[in-house]
Amino acid sequence: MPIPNHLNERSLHLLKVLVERYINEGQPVGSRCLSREAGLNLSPATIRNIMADLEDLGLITAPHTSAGRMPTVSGYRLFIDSLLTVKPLQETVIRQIQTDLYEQQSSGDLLEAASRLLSEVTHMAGVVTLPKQESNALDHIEFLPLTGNRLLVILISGQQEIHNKVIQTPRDFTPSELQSAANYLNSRYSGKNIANVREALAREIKETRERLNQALIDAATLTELALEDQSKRRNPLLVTGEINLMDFSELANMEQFRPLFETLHQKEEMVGLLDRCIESPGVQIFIGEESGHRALDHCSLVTSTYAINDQPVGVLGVIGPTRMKYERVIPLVDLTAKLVGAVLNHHSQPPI
Amino acid sequence: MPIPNHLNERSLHLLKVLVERYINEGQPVGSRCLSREAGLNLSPATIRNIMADLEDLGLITAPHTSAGRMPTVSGYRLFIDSLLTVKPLQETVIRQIQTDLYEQQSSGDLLEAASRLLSEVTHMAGVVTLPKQESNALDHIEFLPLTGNRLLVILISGQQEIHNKVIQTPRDFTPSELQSAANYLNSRYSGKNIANVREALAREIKETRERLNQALIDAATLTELALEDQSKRRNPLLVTGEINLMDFSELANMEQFRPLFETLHQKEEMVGLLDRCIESPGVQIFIGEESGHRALDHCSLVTSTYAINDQPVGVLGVIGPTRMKYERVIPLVDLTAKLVGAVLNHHSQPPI
DNA sequence: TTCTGGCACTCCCCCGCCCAGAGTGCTAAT
DNA sequence: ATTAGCACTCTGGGCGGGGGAGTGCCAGAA
Repeated sequence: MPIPNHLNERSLHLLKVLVERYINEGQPVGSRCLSREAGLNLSPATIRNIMADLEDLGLITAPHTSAGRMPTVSGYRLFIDSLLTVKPLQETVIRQIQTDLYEQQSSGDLLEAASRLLSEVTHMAGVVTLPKQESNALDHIEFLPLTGNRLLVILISGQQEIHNKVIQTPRDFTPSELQSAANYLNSRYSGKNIANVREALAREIKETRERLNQALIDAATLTELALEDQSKRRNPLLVTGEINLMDFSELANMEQFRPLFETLHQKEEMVGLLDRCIESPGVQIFIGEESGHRALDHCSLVTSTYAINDQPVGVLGVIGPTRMKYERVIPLVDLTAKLVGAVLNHHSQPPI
Repeated sequence: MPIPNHLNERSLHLLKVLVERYINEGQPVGSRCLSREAGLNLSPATIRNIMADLEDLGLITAPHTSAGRMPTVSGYRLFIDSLLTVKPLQETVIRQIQTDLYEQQSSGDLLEAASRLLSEVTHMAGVVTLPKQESNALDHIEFLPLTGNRLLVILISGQQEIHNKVIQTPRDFTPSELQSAANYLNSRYSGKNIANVREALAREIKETRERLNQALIDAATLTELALEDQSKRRNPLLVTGEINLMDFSELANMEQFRPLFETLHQKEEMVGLLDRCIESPGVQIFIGEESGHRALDHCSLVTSTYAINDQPVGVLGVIGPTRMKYERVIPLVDLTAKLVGAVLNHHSQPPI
């Protein structure tokens, strides 16, 4: 959003002070107060004129005649895009996050810790989408026969992540068949991501159909069964600290809070929203209605993507009231995303 | 709680009607109303006399002079223990629960489904403690070497449950050593529960120290590492539908709800509470302050234990406002616990 | 003795009222 | 362009009164 050119330096400064003040106090800001705080030596009357202009531009609004003004969504947008002075994080906070994240063993723990940290540091709600399964590198696969044509598949993927799945096989496989299928997969495809493996197997099986390589066929059959619904996850989203949102007066009533809580737990909806962020790197912000979900009307969402090998694989962020301290939240989300990425890349040295 | 003998049939009947009415309407019940509803052809004045007696006995109380009466905890207790007429569950509900539970694949899914069902059917919160790990039968164990003296341990336990754990071993084990250790364990201990296995191994290793059986020693070392903290679980408790509790007027304010929500998510506290139920079989009920947790003062907890091979291993139940429809909740919790047990036992045919 | 009608009383809740406080827009003067 | 002044508006808190619901008690009926 470009700065409207009929807005001079002074108006912008007043807008900035107003937004800051509103974020801190949560009360509509009046002309008197602004005249005192802005440090411009202007009388309340003058401020009133300027505020009327800002209101005409749709940047601020008054809840009723005799109240002060508060920012609209456009006002917040302008503030964030052009006026915000980001506060560097405290050294101690950085340390805390760093050590906490680095001591997590698995990528699951890591993302859980990230969500928890985000919510604890901000006293708002933390959200994290788990990495797309498809983009996970497959490091090792193992088959373990169970009774009745069932097979336990053990997948070890890049980030210390271990997945189990029980599959029903079309016929009985002998242990040695299973062994050679596993060997085949491990030797040829270790390190490739799951989508690639499936693709490559499909291609390969077509090409070599005549030369009937039994190990290959077995491997393909089993892998297809094992990986087929690995893409759709049980729980692709972590939400932490929802209850913190009850501390904010603008959300602290049942009519607001209940739908908000429910939306946060509508995994599909939230994942849909967050997935929109994965395309563009860096911190992204949805203010109030910008998210397009009624229940989030009075909330803002600050997100960033985290990446493995420079490939963004997930999104994490913070949900809180529109009236949040962006200058602190933005660098925090940014840092957390980068650290999560760093730890994931660090882990992704193959474990086997 | 025995029925005080100075309470005649009629007083008890009035208490029953009063509690039922209060549970349905949520409003203190007055003498007029009771005179109409009790079907006793008594005038309000008479009812008032009886109510005064019930109040003296501490069974009912009035929030203020000119309000009707509502049950105290003792009142609820007497009602539940002696007056309640349990409503049989609707056939369709039974079917629904049955099919839903039976189609779950793993015990994790099963318990999650149980918690979800409890909360959905009652519109309150469902709680389930997961079975004690120690009591799980160990069906199969497998070791998979990773890099750097690390080992992936795969435990398959009785209820289709598969656990992974990465352990750091004191020295490098060759694949054949791992294989023989696994074989040893599987052949000797399959089907025993985890506590037993650890115990037996410890004993055995003492007895045979001189005859230096390498496979045994390896197996013991590895098993000890693998099982040692298997007893303390990450997430021994499932809570579902907490948000439903916001629908009840007596809990629907922030000062009540927030601590309640937080207590429900204090895993240790809740597990402590629920574990008190595992000793005695069948449905147990904590009313209001009986639970001993301030945040649960206006809530009741209806629980039952579920068992594997007649051995109770976990607790499930419902948390809702004291003013809940016990006559429906009690049979529901009872049924769910029994079905969960049935499904678990059905599963516990060893999968390997 | 047990029950009932009547009566005075209490307490909550809702409604309307008023008033102080905060903030506004407009206008006239600097 | 800025400001002081003024009339105006709206909110929120405090106050008081009246209706409603329910109580306890008492005297009289069954």
